[in-house]
Amino acid sequence: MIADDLLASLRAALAAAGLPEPKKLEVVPAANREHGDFQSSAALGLQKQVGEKGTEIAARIAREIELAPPRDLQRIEVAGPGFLNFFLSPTWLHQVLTAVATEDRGYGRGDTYAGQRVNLEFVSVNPTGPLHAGGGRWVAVGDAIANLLAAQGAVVHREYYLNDAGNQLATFGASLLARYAGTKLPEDGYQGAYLVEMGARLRAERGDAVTEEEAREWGLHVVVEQLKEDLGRIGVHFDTWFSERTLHESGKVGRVLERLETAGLTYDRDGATWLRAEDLGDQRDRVLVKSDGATTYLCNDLAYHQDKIDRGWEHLIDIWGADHHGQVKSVQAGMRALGVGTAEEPEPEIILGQFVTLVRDGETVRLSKRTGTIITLSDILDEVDPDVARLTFLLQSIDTTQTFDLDIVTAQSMENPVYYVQYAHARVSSIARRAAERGIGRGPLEATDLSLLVHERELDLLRSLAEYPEVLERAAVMRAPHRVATWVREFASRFHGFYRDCRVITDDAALTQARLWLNEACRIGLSDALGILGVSAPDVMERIDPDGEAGDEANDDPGEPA
RNA sequence: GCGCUCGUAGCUCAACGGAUAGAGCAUCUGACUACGGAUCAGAAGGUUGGGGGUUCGAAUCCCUCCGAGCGCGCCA
Repeated sequence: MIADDLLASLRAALAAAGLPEPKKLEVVPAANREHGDFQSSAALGLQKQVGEKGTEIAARIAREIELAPPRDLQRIEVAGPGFLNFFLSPTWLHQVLTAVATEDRGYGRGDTYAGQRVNLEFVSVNPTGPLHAGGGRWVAVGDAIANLLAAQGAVVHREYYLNDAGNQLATFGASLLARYAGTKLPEDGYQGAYLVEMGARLRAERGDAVTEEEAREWGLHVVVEQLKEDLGRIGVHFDTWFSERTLHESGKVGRVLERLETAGLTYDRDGATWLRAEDLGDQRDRVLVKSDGATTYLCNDLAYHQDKIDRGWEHLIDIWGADHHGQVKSVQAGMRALGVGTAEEPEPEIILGQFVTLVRDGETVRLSKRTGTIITLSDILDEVDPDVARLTFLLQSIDTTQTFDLDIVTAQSMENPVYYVQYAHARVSSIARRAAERGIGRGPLEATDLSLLVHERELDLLRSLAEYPEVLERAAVMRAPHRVATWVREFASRFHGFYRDCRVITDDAALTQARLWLNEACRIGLSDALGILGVSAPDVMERIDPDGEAGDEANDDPGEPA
């Protein structure tokens, strides 16, 4: 791409001017049109080392670049404290259009993780009740991150860790049986209303002689099926639902424990077996086997992560809620003890996401499976289509707590940017339909005079497209799908502006051809970005009625249930 | 008490250490005999929680104070 050419030119100019390279040498898109197309702060980084003012160093570099200008360079300017601003002819943007339209792998694809086998585990809520609304954030974010990694060449496996062993499930079983039998809930039992319904259903299906074990197994099955259905409604599919039980049954847990003991990384104290986690970066040592002989969650989790490695996954990524941040070091220390990962690049990589605060009627809704006040993801999906839910979760960085206002998201869905972006795509499709109806097809790209695209609206669209590959790469590297959401919103905005000011189908045949190709490039950009986010790109949207209420169906493809 | 994360416009949020901190919503002005107005153009709105420091340059990095969320179990 052109930025690489400019960087090469800059590097050559530094050498020619007898200047060293600054620590950070880069050419980036200019933030402001007045600063040209690309900018570099290379001269600023050399001031101390060279002992000259930034403007003087920049002038020396600019002189060398002018002697051997890279392609498409119109002029180079020194501005401010010593920025180098590159002004290019629009030709480079026309080449961007060609790249968008002809890239075989799909425009924007990179090879940052080419061939890397990545296991991405997300959601993984305990199978003791329905998926709550806030959990939708991990569903949407995890799926989008998987898409981003795949777009960089990774082989991505979506995995759900089913905690179908242990105390929580036992409590769940006991609670269900109590509801079934109409007896008092056990201490710390689950109070959720869904268990009352399940108890009644259990009686209807299995009669009145159900044991606690039968209740637990039946309940587990019902809950898991419900989880799969909810995930299907929002369009997320897991490649593997991994059962914790199988770890115990296969002896995996025992083998991992044995390896740690053999390596001398454990010790006994107070009748329990401890991992020397502190030596491996944890805050303190951790228990692996309790004095009653049962393994801890940590021990099981280590066996689980080892199993992923054994199944051939090179890189493990877990997405956890921020409430589990205290366990990050423990798991990573344990895996290092097993010889997986390093201090610099620990395994598994753990992405922490902040919580979602649900707001209804202006008040925070506390989420708790135990107290029974629960708003589930399927409750949300009963009111809005999956696209609205997904994009809402993907709009903001997972580093900050998200406020999910149910009144705004459900009742006033007009405020959700999903319609704005989808409408841009529907307009693109509409233009293509109109042109086809009039018998105006797109001719061969080679025969199209793209140099006719000089309107600022047209160039803005192409500039966005030029940046798209880097947006995808950065979003993938930073595990930050919201960057794609930010990009596509801006891109849609630029398209709406273009639509207003530049008519595509006109009497000017050559210009019509060029703009039809630009329209096609916009279709590719919009649909690809929406695809990464797991949001549909409709060709048609229902018209809004005059009262300003959105139609029930926002698109013709509301996400197919699995 | 210790640790992790966060604090940006009235509200919800953006911003690889870069130039004048940007969007949407809400508020106020304007624009349709249309390739679908769920649109567009414009105005107003900020001491980036306070205070120090690092540097050519800080919302971003460091220190400190204030405030918020979450963790600190032989629970899972």
